[in-house]
Amino acid sequence: MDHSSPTDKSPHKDKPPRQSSTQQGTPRQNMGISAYAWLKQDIICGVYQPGEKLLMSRLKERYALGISPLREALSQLVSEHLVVAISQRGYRVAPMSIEELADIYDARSQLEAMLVQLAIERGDDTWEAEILAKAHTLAKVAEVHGADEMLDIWDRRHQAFHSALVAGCGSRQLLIARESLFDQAARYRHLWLCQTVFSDRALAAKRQEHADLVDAILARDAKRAGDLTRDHIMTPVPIITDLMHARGLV
Amino acid sequence: MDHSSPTDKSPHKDKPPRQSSTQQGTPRQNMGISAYAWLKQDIICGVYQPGEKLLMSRLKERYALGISPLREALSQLVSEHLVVAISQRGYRVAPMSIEELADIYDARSQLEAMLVQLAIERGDDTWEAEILAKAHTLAKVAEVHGADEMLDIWDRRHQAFHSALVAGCGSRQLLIARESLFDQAARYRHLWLCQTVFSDRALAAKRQEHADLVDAILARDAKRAGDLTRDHIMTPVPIITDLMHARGLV
DNA sequence: CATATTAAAAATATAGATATTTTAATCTTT
DNA sequence: AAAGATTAAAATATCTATATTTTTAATATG
Repeated sequence: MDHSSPTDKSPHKDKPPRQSSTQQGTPRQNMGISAYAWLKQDIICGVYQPGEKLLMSRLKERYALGISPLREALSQLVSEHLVVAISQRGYRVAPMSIEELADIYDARSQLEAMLVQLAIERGDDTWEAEILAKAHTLAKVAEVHGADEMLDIWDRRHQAFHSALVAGCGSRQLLIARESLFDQAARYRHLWLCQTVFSDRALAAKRQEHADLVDAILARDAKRAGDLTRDHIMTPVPIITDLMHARGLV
Repeated sequence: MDHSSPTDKSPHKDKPPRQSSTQQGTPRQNMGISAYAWLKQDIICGVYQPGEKLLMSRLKERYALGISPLREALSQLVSEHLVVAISQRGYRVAPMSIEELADIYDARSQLEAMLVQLAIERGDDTWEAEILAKAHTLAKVAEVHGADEMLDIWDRRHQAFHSALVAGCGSRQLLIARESLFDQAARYRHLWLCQTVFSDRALAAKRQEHADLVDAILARDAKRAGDLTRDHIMTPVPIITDLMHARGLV
């Protein structure tokens, strides 16, 4: 990935990363929203450790901003549970734990399974077509790319594939809830991604799961699609658990 | 209710309303969080109209605060979709629409049904006992109270009852998602509450639905409990739709 | 030597000031 | 008189400064 290492806390100069679709109708170019995007990205990628104190002086220096837009950004991240605010003691990166990992992934698996089942019930032809399109694109990720690029491309297409599966559910609000859970999972997921994308075995297993899932969905087999979705989403949990122990994140 | 009328924009002097459990581990007494709670309450109760511009000068006066804590509060409300921010044009109350109403209630009904089914699968004896307790308390709301008090008590017990139903689901994250959807529904729900609580017919109908729901749940009939939950949550939608047309909120 | 106490330093929360942008009002020009 | 340009007023976004609170360090006390 193209991000600074944890020790490099020099200020950003590029544009902020594209914000998730959760923050829909807010295409403002102020510093507040940039700070939000930068901070979120940095927290997700582990530039800051879980529980780490977010010193205003440091943030000011790193992002070359005043206190006001930073506090606004942090307030939003508090709402998203990526940051916690303590009375007169400033902000900290939200802690991570095995318990939270299990909770978030359980919630994701249940919600996503429901969305898939709703989509089976409500989805139209365009929805089906998009699934096939994204499945194809994902299957065709060749390993001719560099390491970072490979990870990036696979992840993007993988997300696009899963988004296509649930797109037919017809509920804007449930998709937003899904995004929100995904954002909270991002830090845990980041650990898993690196482990998985470079393992041919793991990648092949995923490929098979995706194929089965597409089968069940196109056959409109709600029961089976739900079960497969839950299993598919829960598979990373033991892997991430091990990684967290190994890296002393718990 | 004990809130100011839409035209009364005098500053608050009391303590801010208790924040929802979504904002769990943040019991700080700063002005930022007070502003958040006050603003949220005022938006939900209709002190500000949907789409209304939130002038900084007005907010400063009304809440007797500086710009900084107000912007922090507004940033959080943007995350919760109760307020929208527009580039260099400040903040507005999020608009309301029939489409959003339908979307939010559909999402709530699906999510809540899933939570009830999960609770049936995972809930223990304490969960069952709490359901009976809250159902009893709700059924015993006597009409000996004043109008506002009656509405307040019934609403509180009604919420407690429904919370008890889903409490057994075992997923902290899904309960948070539920709270979030509930907060978004609050403005619409507020319209419905007044209409319902003072209609004996409506109240009796609700009572029956609740009794059926408890039956199905204690019988661990997941299918039926899910269906009843979806229906129960969707019933206010046509009523609110009519009210919105009547009051020109659309 | 551990535990209070106190003083100094650092950090936060918020108000106030300022530059920039938007909105409105006025004045041209066709 | 309508459309566009110009100017003035208002509002926003952000920085800087300050009061308050917390943290750290140093010193005294049992």
